[in-house]
Amino acid sequence: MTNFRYFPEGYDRYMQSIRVSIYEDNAKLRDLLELLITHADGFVLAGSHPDCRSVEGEIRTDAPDVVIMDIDMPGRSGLEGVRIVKETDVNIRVLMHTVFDDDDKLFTCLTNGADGYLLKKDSSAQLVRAVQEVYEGGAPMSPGIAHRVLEAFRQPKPSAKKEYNITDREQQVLELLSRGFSYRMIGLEISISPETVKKHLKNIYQKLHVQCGPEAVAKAIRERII
Amino acid sequence: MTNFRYFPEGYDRYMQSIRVSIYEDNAKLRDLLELLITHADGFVLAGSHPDCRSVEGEIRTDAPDVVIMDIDMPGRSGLEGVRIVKETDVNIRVLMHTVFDDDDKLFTCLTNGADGYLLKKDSSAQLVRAVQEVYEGGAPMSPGIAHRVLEAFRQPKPSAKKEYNITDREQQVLELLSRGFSYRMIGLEISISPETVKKHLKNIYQKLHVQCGPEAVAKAIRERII
DNA sequence: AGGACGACTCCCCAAACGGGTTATTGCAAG
DNA sequence: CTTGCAATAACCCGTTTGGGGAGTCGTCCT
Repeated sequence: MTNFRYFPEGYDRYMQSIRVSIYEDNAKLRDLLELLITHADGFVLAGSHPDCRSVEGEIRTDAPDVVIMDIDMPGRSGLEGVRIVKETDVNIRVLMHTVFDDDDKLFTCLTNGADGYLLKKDSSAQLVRAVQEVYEGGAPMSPGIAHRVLEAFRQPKPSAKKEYNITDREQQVLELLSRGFSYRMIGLEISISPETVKKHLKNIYQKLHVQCGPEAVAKAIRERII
Repeated sequence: MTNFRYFPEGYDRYMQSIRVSIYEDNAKLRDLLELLITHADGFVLAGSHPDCRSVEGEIRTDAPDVVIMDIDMPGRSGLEGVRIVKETDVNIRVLMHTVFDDDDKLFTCLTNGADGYLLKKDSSAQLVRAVQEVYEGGAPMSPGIAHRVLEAFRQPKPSAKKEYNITDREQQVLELLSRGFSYRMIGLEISISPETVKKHLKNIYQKLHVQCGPEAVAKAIRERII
């Protein structure tokens, strides 16, 4: 974190300011954001646009370090916007700024490459701090958002296994199947008859409501059973 | 965020203070943390321990709202510690506080249920703020940590697909296989002969270096090809 | 004592699978 | 313009898979 206070007054004229572009369809809010950026120390407004329709070109001419991106915009949403910005130049940091806090939009943004996710209800001061932080390689998120991101990592493993009543032995067989073992090889591996392997798999298919090996493996992995 | 300044002096005597337990093997740092918590407004020290050996019982008697957890401790690491705390009571927030910033330890913590991850190089003020934030349902993380968490969501999809030279058609066939379609059904679905389906799968198995359907599906899902 | 259930084994049998081989079409890169 | 490759299709042939059913043994719970 650069501590501006340790520099003499006016020092920032000699250092690189952070170039910020804004994408926000609401004119009033966009004006407010522009004001915020132009008046904050160390920032300069690189561009300001009401939608993402021409984002590829705008990014090239604006040459921003950080983009503040709304989601709900006419023509092309910020979900696409962030993907396009990142395809144009991965070094540009994209900070989402939206009212949406549903998992669907959140994780779409993240997979598309967003570097931060702020809700509009957060304060202006927080937004300015977030722009600084995202520029410095951080990942600012509203508290509730960060919490949901971490929740995505939690293991729903034991519950899923219990949900389908998969036994330890069945899980073991399924795991070997997913590693390319045939019934016979699985039998040799865990010292049971291939017929028993088959029986276990029959039970697994019933419990998971699937038809065949590949489908069972897919479901087991997606539900984190194996 | 509760704004204490709006309450009359001494108001916090009437409100619930946040109970904090500390797990930290370094005696000097532990003392410092104790001091920090006892002197901060709105916090009360619920317990302070040099390791996680008896964490189950301690959690019950201390009854903390928030646990500050080091990772590198003798006997039982904080990685296990966080898991055990969460198994004892999911409502207790666990804030990791460590020097480690490697992906391995980080993501182990997160899957084990950690609610925040601060590096020891962060300031005391940040730590106090983080305890408050984690108590309020946030997920405080050091900037670099948050960034790496978000990076984990980025799609390595196209690269993995390119890595193995899987074509669009092959991906489509593989996806249907993972949904329980037989060769014949896949053929009907995408209007090609089951023999062609077989041919595609033969190529897929070669490209992915696998033997059979289940293994191919497992690899494809894990490598995010499908 | 009886019942439920997990783990285990075996049989029959039809369908599905997977390896090998060969061949045509069409498109794109060299 | 030819070489390469994806996509298509077909054949043979042995093996694997998966759906039936029928049965033993041991443990845990009622």
